[in-house]
Amino acid sequence: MKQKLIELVKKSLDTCLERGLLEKKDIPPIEIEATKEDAHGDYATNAAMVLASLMKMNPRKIASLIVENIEDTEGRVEKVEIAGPGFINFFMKDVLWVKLLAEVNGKDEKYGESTLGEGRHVQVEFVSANPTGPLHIGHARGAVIGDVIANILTACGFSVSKEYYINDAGNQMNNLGKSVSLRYRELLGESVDYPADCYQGQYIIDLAHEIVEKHGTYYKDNESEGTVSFFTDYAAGSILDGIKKDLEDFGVVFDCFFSEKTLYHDNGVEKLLRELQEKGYVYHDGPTVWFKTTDFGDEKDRVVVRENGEPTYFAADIAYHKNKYERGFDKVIDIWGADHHGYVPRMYAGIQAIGKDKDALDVVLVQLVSLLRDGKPVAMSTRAGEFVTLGEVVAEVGKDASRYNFLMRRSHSHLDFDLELAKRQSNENPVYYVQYAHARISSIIRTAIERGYAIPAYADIDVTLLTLPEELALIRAIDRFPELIEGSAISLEPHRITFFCNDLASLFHSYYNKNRVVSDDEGLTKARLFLVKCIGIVLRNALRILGVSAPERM
RNA sequence: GCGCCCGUAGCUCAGCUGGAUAGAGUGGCAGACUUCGAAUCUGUUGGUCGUAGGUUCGAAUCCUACCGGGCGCGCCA
Repeated sequence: MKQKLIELVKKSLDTCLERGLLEKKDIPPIEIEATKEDAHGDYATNAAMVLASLMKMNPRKIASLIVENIEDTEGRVEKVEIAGPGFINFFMKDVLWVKLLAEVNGKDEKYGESTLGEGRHVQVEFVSANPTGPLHIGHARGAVIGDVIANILTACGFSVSKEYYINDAGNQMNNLGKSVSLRYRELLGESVDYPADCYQGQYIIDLAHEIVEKHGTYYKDNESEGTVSFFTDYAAGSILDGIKKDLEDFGVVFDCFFSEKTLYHDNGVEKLLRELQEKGYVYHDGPTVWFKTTDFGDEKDRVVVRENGEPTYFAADIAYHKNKYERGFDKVIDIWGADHHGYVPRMYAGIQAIGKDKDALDVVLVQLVSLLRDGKPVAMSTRAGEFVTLGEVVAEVGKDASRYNFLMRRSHSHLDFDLELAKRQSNENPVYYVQYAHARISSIIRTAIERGYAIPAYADIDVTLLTLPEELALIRAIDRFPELIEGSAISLEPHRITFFCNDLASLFHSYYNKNRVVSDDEGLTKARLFLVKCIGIVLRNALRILGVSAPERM
């Protein structure tokens, strides 16, 4: 609908230019937006006002020129008005709106998809927590946001790969192995002075138990250089399995788990360092190697090889990103906790040094979550072993409700997650409001079938029967869905979809309370059934993108 | 000290990349089930958009300076 109007206005402008009514200049792209108020018609454009300063003419004068030269050959527009400082308001013929439903119904589960991405390859990397402990609530938000961004991009025609980067090569891993081995010895009766900097959680002891059960005292009796690495590998593998399971229960499934270790095995880090050297982006200070990230706008240079000769995490991360691009991704999106924001400029420096454009990377920062229980903050520290795991949250609050909750705010705003509140108020949770709308639609359709109505096809309905303002408002909302998804994709903002769902559900509930869908009036019933079915399609598609179920009954 | 994010109704938050009279939810108050599901709906209450300037036809949105809150500033990851 919007596109057609843009064409009309564009054509009118061309006509004005040809006839010399307007001076030839670079015309900026025409923008048309859906209006907020009925009095302003269905759509409005500010084109005249934008051109006014360019042409040095009165905006209302330009507006009237545009209006006079519109050739609405297909008869779509009911009325055009010039309003306020120079807005052009378009009133579309009502029937046109109803006709849009044919498209919704025809595309069904594909309604809302677009070709914006043109098949470009995008990778979304998220969660990427060290396998040193179970995922907690803080990871959950990043997990949902990453997952939904991937879904949105997929719906927009991008070829998307979801990836989890396993940081399994650092000191933390050695520490993990050490922690488990000490607990193991403790369980076998040895008196152990357990250090404060080791992992404190109960899960470490559980892992030690497992090892005792499987291997007895073997690793105590046969201690060697490989012993700690056995504990490390065992623990990391087991914890990672747990992470995968928690994510799966949360509806988050990755296409790829990428191990940091493989970067070293393939000499990726070494190759990267050589590349930076060859390109002249590094300098040496004794054994330390510095990368001149200031060349790319960072506030200070960063170390890539430490004094002890080992590459830093940063060096590995650049190598990792290089690897991503070598795998053929046109664009890479990193979802990070907001506490890593200081890291953003150096990552941009990194990808530019390996010859990538800044556009090839987007970093989405997700604010950390404060977990509350009864309004009181729950102290969370992986190291101290005090945390509520993602698995516990999902078990307690439910997948749909917790996902939806994380998606209700912009990712860069703070979020309080109160467990007791989430449980106690579960009936008032917005997710149920939306799901209820969907269940209600299913119920209406069931009722209609019971009373002998068939699910109508577009050809069966009389489009002139849907004339109520509420019905047109619903159709308008439905019509905006594809633009909404595209907007979410461009801005990488999943929360827009939850707001859309709430708005659409609200329009529907209100309509439902005021009007009867299934009645004795056969024509009207068919028309309304068709409308309601289309609303259901859109709700279902929106919820699917959010990874939230659309129940037929509740 | 420097950098990033946030500041909008009593509370929690939107505001579609600069548009017309700033919106939801929640809370308070008053109503609606003999009829497709009341996990719903209707009405009402509620604002110096942190403050002060600037940019222009037009600013919650962009620029500058302050105020207040969070985070970061390691050869940790």
